[in-house]
Amino acid sequence: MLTFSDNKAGMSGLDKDKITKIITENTSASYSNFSQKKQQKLEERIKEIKSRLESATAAERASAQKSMDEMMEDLESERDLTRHYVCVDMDAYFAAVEMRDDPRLRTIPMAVGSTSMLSTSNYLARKFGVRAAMPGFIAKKLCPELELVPGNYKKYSKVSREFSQIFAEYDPDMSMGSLDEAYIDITEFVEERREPRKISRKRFGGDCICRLPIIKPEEITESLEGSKITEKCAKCQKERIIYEDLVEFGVGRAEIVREMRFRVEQATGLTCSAGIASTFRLAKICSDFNKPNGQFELPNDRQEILHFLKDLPIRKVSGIGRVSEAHLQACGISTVGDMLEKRAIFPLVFSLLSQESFLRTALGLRGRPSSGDPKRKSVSVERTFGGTSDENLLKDEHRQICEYLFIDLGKNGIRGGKTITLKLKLASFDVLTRSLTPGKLITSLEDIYGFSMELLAKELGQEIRLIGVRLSQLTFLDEENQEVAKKTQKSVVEFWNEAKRKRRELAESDDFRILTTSSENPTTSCVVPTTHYIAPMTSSTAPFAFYKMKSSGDLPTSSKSPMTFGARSTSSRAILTPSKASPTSSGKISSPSKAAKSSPRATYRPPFMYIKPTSSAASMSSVGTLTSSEAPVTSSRAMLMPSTAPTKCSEAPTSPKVLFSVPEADTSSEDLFSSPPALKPSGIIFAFPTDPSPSGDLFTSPPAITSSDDLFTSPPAQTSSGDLFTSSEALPTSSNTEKVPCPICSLQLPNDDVIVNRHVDECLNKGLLYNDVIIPKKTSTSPKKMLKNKKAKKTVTKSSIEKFLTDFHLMTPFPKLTSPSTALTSGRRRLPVN
DNA sequence: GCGGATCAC
DNA sequence: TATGGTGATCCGC
Ligand SMILES: Nc1ccn([C@H]2C[C@H](O)[C@@H](COP(=O)(O)OP(=O)(O)OP(=O)(O)O)O2)c(=O)n1
Ligand SMILES: [Mg+2]
Ligand SMILES: [Mg+2]
Repeated sequence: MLTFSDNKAGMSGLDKDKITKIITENTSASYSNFSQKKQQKLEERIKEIKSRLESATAAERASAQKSMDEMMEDLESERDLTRHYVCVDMDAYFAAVEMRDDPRLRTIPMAVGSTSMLSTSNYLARKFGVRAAMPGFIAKKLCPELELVPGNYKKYSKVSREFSQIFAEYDPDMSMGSLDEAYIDITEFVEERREPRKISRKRFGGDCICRLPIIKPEEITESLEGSKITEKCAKCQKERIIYEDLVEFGVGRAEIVREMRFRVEQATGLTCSAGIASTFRLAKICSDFNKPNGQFELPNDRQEILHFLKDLPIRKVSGIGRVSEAHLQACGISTVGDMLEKRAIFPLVFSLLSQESFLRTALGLRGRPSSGDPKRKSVSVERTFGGTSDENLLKDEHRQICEYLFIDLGKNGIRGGKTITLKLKLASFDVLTRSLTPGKLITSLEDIYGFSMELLAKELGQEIRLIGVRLSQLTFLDEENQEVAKKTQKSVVEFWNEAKRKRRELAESDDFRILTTSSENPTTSCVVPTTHYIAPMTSSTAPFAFYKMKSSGDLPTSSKSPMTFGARSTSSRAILTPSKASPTSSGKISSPSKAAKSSPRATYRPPFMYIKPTSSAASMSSVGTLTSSEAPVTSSRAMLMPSTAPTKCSEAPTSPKVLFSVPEADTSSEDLFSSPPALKPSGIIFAFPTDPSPSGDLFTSPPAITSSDDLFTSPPAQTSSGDLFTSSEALPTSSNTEKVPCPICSLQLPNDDVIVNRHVDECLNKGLLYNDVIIPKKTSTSPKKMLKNKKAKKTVTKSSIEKFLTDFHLMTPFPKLTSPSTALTSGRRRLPVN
């Protein structure tokens, strides 16, 4: 079983059997099944290995022996005993930080984590068998007094930065293997250090026990007593005595490492352990040898090294885990010494790389030279939740994960990745990954969500307990754009979530309701004050959508609210519209196109704006598009933007607002996501007539409702109210006409592609529409698609459209926030090669 | 390129 | 009640 292995420091002679028993007794059926399944596979593999060993012919064995001996000779020739490598590893790191900051925890068994999962435990708790990666509730059974402390990763990162700076003084190329582990090449420093060095030491006494290290009574000498300083602790209000003296550190690598460790403790109050050897790999092993708060030096001598390795259990070697250990055990190998002795077995059983890797460990040599780039290769976000097969719950989780990933991209200066991978963990704990490499860089939240949703959609129906999304084959941002992205990507996502929250709040209020298109597919919905209604966009209603804007000061960008995103003038200049459409009392309107001719151009402001992709990161951030900064025009994608709609709907609109929907787009191109779907204006929000009717404002009175094109109706749940409005009354059911409105002048046209397209072209030529705004130039066919979108080619974009609708028309309920569980967030580099 | 596995921390 | 998250690498297709 996977339950208990005793690789780590801190074991007493405690009953291993008893621990194992308690663990198995408390393990759930599903997890137990999973463990057994895995164990079974392992045993099968072991059988295979054993049978392979038996079946090997003499010739095979001889060949294997020869091959390994040759390899050994090659490797031996590269042995370098001239360098001094150090691995420093903090003791019970997360736990130690918590114990430092809360003295109460110093004397009791404790662990960092939750009842679900532990990050680590202190040494007192380890005596009970409580350790990292163990569920907290099982740990509690092993040790009922165990105190659980939630993790604080920012704090651990901060402390980590503090002590890593010390190491950097000894080796500017030092690297951190994790928050608590440093790899330091002190060769040069050792050579340069010719004289001993004295360093000040502070230790603490008195009633205050906040500061570490605390001096022991027997350590207080007369001279220390003479120079002590007392002060009042700001935290516990008790008296603190500071004893200060000097400590001398000599020359040589062991002394230098003692000095580093000393300085770490002085700076942080935390202890660490270190290993010193001729390679990083050996130093790493050595760092565990005198843990906690100790160090071990392995001389740079071949014989000493081989002797050290002879009886070393293979599991102590970094890189040999539970499974490799079992495989090697199947070959009769338990110690590194065995590895060397039985090396002739390797070619019979293991891959070439494994053979070399094993031989290198057996000889105490450095790891294989690393292959180039130290850059990050992937970025991912994953989260475990209560296992479910509920589509909506899963989609919510998925969307949040994508948002986090998008934010992380920005934070880490990453533009995007070529490959996206979806990871699922089923309720059975089985893990699946599904990946996709479209022809283009995945950069925007929409693409992250859209592509991973495609992968997810195929797996729905299973009971899932974890979703993860990863981008790999990364492309990084320029220096300057990193700064922009760092700040903006997060706030953009937050904006959208705030907008969704607000929308939901409004929708729950009695003063608002959700109206949804009934004839469009997919549907579009909008929160509307109950004092207003939505009329379909038809030739008779369209003119109401267009009202004159006095100046650019009216643009939403002028809003003081930081949560209001608006269109900037140049990128969002909306389409030209007639400014003087005026309904008659009967609801009849003068012709829009005539009005346009007789009046200066005006703009209208729809509740959702369609923003043209821009090339500059700065301008993008100012309009808040949901795309990664530095995206060039060619790969960026236009976005639906809210203007004031989500946040300002609380004020009854004084002018009609246009409701847009997104038609299915032509997907013939493989570049599905670079051409934005055209927007189709499909409705207008009007106020019900008030009493008395305002005379000045044309737009507060509704037009006659004559059209029967797209219908907006309240969802069933909301129609029962005693409103004067019921959607069925106001907007009678559709009877399909054979006409379609021109999207520009709203003239009713025969439903015929040729006629419609010609008319639209004419309209465009009249300059009624700035086609660089609502229709990006690259997609010059868009206006036609706005009318004719029935023959959409297929699926992929359809799902992306649905996603647009849920995300941007804000139909999804605001999801519950689930706090990420205990984890170490910083990535770990490969152990340095030397 | 993909999917499963292993490993570290 | 309850078994993590992030990143890397390797193997065998
Ligand atoms: N499965 C794991 C292992 C470790 N960690 C975190 C918590 C540890 O405190 C930190 C460092 O890991 P170590 O392996 O160095 O373990 P500790 O420092 O806790 O103990 P030790 O004294 O054995 O080094 O990483 C984790 O989150 N999950
Ligand atoms: Mg440690
Ligand atoms: Mg460590």
